[in-house]
Amino acid sequence: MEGDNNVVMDGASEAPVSSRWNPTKEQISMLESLYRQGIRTPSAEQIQQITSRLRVYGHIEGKNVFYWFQNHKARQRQKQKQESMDYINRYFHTTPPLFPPPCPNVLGGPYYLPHNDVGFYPQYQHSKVLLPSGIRGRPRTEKLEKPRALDGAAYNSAHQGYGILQGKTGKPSIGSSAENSTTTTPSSSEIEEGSGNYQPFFDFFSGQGSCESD
Amino acid sequence: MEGDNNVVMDGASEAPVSSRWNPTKEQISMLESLYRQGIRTPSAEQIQQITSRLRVYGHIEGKNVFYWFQNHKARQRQKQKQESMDYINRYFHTTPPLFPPPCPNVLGGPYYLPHNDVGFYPQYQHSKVLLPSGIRGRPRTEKLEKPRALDGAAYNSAHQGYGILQGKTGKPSIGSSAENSTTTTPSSSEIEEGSGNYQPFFDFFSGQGSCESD
DNA sequence: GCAAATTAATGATTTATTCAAG
DNA sequence: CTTGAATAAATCATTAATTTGC
Repeated sequence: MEGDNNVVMDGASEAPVSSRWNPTKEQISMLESLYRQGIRTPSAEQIQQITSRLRVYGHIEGKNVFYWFQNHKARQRQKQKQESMDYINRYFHTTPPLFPPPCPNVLGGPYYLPHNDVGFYPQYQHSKVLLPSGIRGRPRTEKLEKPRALDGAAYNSAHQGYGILQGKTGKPSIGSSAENSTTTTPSSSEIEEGSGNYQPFFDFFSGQGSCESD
Repeated sequence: MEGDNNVVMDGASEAPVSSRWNPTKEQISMLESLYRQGIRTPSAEQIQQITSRLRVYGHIEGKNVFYWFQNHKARQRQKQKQESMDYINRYFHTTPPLFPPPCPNVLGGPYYLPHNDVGFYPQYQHSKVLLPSGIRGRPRTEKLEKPRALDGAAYNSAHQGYGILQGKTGKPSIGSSAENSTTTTPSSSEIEEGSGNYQPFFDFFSGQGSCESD
């Protein structure tokens, strides 16, 4: 806690004299704009200028700008990494003898949340998995056009390479459609439970109750 | 129990079988359950499994599941955002007569964002900021460039050695040759004249904003 | 009670970003 | 600088709720 926080609670209300910078909407907009302009690590000069400009909208210091860019960049990267991993899972674990580790492990199981009942704060798993730089060896799928009657353009394009979607004809003969058979959790009968309400724990994929089922 | 009629009334009638999926209560319940479990962007395999499971309750395709998660996630986020803003407005509805924006911007929302650094990820304001022709302060090649010295160490050393970030006490004498001069071809494609929603338009590095009081 | 008109939800499309690679 | 992949945001469009009048 830097005691040197002269927070100018602009306005008048009893703003909680926060010890840390509270960017205003305008400031964020501008910073994001700059980021989009390609700025990643602004030079000292740039930081100064940015700070000066942004100060018009509220208290701000150079370090705030500096940190903002650092954090923003880092987060974008993390996000990207996470997505990459997601991609890998999609691509490889087509044969998951063992799905996700039995415990809150990031490796392989990005679909678990630390806390259930979450409607807010889409936190990220923040996996520490290091993946090669080029996981995204895209199979180079031709970009086909979609006039206006696509069965899910996004979905289609998103999973095109995997042959998941057939959409049309309602005949999802997706390659190895080996799911409806039994897949997992065959022993339980929670699924059919949905006669009305009560949706307990729907574990489609892993027949394990995990290590911390609450 | 509402009679969840499937759209599968096809056969003899020319009934325009619903053009879009109409989920049953069971399906929705299960999807929500899965969402609560943390599933946000199911993999292709998961989609297939889910689809298969849910098909016993009515017609459904993979794309429906895919879309459902996309929409649900997006709308949950919207809700969350809205509530946050609402909360903020409630507590900071004062009108800060300070720092009147030099430019006619129409930012009338709240003045503060929660932005709790952690847990919250940068909500893309999508600020459509308009800028002049390519002012790329720096090409997207940060990997190769490491010009100034604001990086190596944390802000600490940075502001210590250069005093740029100091803000008040800092002395803008860094003069690090900002190689940002790599102003490449002006790609004015994305730049579009915004009407109404006009942002301060700040180009720090060219000279000064059009509406700068500097 | 039913049906047309209006409104609210929400499924489906399109568009705009991001980062990475060539 | 361009292309590719993959969302997420924004938007469009259609269905279900509901309101209203008979």
